[in-house]
Amino acid sequence: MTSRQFSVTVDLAVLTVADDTLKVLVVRRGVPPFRGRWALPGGFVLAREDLMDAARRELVEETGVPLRSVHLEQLGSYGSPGRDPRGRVVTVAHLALLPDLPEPVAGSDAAGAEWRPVEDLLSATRRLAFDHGTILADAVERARSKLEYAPLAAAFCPPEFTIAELRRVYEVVWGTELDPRNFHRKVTGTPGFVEPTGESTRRGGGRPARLYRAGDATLLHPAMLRAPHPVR
Amino acid sequence: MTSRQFSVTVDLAVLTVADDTLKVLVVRRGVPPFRGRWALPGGFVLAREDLMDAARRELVEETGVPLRSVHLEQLGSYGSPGRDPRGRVVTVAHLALLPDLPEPVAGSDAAGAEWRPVEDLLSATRRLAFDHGTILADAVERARSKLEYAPLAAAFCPPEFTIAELRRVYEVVWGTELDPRNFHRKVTGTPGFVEPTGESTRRGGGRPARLYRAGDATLLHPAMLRAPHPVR
DNA sequence: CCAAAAGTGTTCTTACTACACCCATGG
DNA sequence: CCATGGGTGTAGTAAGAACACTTTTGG
Repeated sequence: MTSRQFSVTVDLAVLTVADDTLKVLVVRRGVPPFRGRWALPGGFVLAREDLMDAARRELVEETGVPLRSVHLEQLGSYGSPGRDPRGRVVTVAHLALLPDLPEPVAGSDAAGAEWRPVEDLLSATRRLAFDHGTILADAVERARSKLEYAPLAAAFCPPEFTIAELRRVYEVVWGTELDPRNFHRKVTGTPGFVEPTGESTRRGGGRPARLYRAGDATLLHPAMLRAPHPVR
Repeated sequence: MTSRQFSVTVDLAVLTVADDTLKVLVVRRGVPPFRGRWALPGGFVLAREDLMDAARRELVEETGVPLRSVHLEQLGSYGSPGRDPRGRVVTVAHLALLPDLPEPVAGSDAAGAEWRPVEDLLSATRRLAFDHGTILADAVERARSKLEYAPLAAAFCPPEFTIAELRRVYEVVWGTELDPRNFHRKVTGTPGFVEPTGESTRRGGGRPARLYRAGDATLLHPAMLRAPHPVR
């Protein structure tokens, strides 16, 4: 039987919300194929390495971010025979969600790494290398739908955050506007979503906002609603 | 760079509902490792074959079922270094949902293929080969949660089915009892879930039931509720 | 004072639960 | 007639949508 004929890589769709925009970490390819094109960061899985460990290693190499502040999950595998002209490569794509980092990709291995708006990269004109456009689209769709039923939005926020900051995450990722008052009630009323720290902040203009930490829930019940039913 | 060091396989968690039980297709291993143990059907991805094509090929080889009556989706990849004692094998697991087939695995390649209750195989005592217990558990969890928001239950039914047959699928997969009257209203009232054929049948005892086909929706809105809120 | 953002209260409406009730068949 | 399951009606309740209103800061 045919064995050991594949290369296996992990690719990362690393998303963050910065400047009220959903952004993804991309690297400029310095060598063919797709030289000069943007690509998702990634690399080969090592001989004795688990897939998730490989993804974690790549993530630290590319961003220098502490793993405890990151959400990382497997997205899916892409192994179309023609996806890499150099040979048969199956990639296990992962989705990572990060807070907006003050340090711009500190300790980064890849000199050319940049945060770019997802919107720009998903338009048909500015194509990503390989099938990374498909992977990115799948990653964004996964993030969008998972915000509905998992307390994932906090992964885009610093350790302590306000309800308004959390709401901005939803608005940016979903591309919708949400009623601040109903959102506030919904989030604070869903058990395990957020825990108040007792502190306040006045990062914004008006009345100081209370600060919250992520709660211990893994599933939101009831779920957040992305498409409000039209009320006739 | 280390390249071409991996074998890549597809494994299939093929689920069906038969005798009011959730069952999975398993094959008895005839050779070491795990000789004599049950395993999920699967095989190597061919040199020029897409992952989904490989899964489809294996599915037809194992079940002989026409692809148009099957739901097939990628579940996830499993590549722990020690998962196969013979070497480094990454498997891309897939989830398949089938109606209860009258012909018991006709045209099957694997002589030892059998439908076994999922419940039996997930208990700690009767272990599956490799990490197939984990894969099966993930597959069942995926099927359970996806029944909530996708019109997937129809994949377990013949092309035309009654609402009661559809309800049995939910009850068996979720392990719960559902109110037949509310279920009926919910299903027929969710746009795109089912389309009436105009025909009736009297497969059961009492009043003849109308027959339905699967609708064209891909997402159920509102979703089916797995855990009815406790009404205080 | 006003502006701005945080947070609460209230009303309307959707949609789920529970269960009474009727319908259409076989025996 | 009765038994069995199919299907409808309806009351009560949980929770979202819309939006008026109050609170707490800065200027």
